[in-house]
Amino acid sequence: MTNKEIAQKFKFLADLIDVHGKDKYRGKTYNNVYIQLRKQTTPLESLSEKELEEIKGVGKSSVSKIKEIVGTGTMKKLEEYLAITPPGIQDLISIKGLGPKKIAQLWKELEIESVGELLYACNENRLIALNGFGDKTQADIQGKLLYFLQSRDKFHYATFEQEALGLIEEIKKATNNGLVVLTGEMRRKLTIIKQIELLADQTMADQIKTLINCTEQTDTKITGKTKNEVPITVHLCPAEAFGSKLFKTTGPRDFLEAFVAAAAEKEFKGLPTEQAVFEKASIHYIDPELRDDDAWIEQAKKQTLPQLIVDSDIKGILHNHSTYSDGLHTLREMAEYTRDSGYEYLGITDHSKAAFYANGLKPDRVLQQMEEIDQLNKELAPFKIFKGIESDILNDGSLDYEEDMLARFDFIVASVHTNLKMDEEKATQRLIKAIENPYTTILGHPTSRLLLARKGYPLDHKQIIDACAANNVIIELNANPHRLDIDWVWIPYAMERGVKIAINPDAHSMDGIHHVHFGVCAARKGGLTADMCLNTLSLKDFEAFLAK
DNA sequence: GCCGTTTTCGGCCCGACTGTTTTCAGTCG
Repeated sequence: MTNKEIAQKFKFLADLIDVHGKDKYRGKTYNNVYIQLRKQTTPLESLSEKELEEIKGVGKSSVSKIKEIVGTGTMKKLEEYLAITPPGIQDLISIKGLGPKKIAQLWKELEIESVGELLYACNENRLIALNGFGDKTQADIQGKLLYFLQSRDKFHYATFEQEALGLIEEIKKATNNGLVVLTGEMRRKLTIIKQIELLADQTMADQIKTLINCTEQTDTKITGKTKNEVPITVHLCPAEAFGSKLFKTTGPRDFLEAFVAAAAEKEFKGLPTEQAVFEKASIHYIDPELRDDDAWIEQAKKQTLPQLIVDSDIKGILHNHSTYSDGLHTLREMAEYTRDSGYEYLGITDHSKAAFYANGLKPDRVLQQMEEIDQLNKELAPFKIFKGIESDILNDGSLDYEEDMLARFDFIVASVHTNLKMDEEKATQRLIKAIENPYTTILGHPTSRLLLARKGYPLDHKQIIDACAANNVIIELNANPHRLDIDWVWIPYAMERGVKIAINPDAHSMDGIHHVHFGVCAARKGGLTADMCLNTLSLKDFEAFLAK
């Protein structure tokens, strides 16, 4: 083991001790040992105990730890600390610019225990409220976290969408509008992806290579990274076989196998369009988003596939935050921006009073906000702001606020934010109680998962959906690309039970409303139709729905 | 935990930099 590697163990131990806020001078000592060991030029492995102890700052205890590391590869003290530190906190320690003091503060004050949670907290402007943090620090940390996640090989779909579409434009420009499209996981709009995949006419290979950093090239593909270091594969094929190749590279493998098994003919090589592939198989065209579930193949054969929802079906934006709680923009800014983005209405749902960490609204602030909404509605008509609240589901399943307050809202999104470590039975009962509350309009992000960061609540989804059906409660598909919760796999069951889905951005800023697009992507994977989505209703119909 | 002695505990490397503050705290190397 090299001196540097041995030294690193002491550094890690020092950081862990500091993060736990234990004996700060012990942490200092180990940090000093780290500094001194790095300076040593002779291999530590070859030094005797006596020689080691002669190093300034290295005492008896550290000598025995060095010997322990050389012998076993680690040391007991370090393992002890690792055992009491969540893996996510250990990840944070490895991120440059984030030191033990800040990590300790985030852990203690915001209960952040992973990179994903911290990233989400940045998105919701939670950090700037902490002592010693400001918006520059928050933005800096956010950038570093994204980099960390990128280096980890898995990404949210949203991370690369712009990059992929931009690159396609560049390639088209460089090739006089040549043949190039999205394929693979991104074309299927998977919520988590590993890379950008494109399919292009093979005669364009040379031009494409000038636009990306190519690490490997064969006759059928170019792999490498985009200029922004995003992993990419560009599949290549002759233009006349584009359809067959697109079908194949879109995948996934399971679907392709099931497709061949169900097809009238089994050979699909050399076809120019995907439509030709489906025609030859005598199977109705299946949208790429649906191909992660081969159950749709049967429906395609019977020609009973759903007409999938599209972005332009969305008429209003529900579940949004303003500066009243933890949003970045004022009520007016949110409303005008939503109106100018082409929507008919905005549902404002700031946090309820129990969400103290998010500046949840005390009753007097609720009333103040309602007054402002009335004013704005006069001014902005026919655009309309609806008075909502994201009411915390408390530990026992009841909603935040007294009944007379709950009765004043136009609609209520009920969400769990705290105490996520329950078993499935308890968690399900807690949510069902909230669903049965007559004031609940929408069940917000049911599992509270954070993709790539937090698993979320274990739920009996069928029971939850059944309860929503029985109580006329809408289920949210939280469109934040980190959540996409309820998971799209449950949409077919919800539709079967007649439970509508609300595609909500959970926006904490004006820009945030555009997240609704990622919700639509996920909803399409579940086969959602426009008529089973709540916020495809026109303003008039939405008002009628609330009145009912 | 280590050092350095006013030999038995008290005090702990440091300059640059950044971002918060308004004279300082955290991080890096």
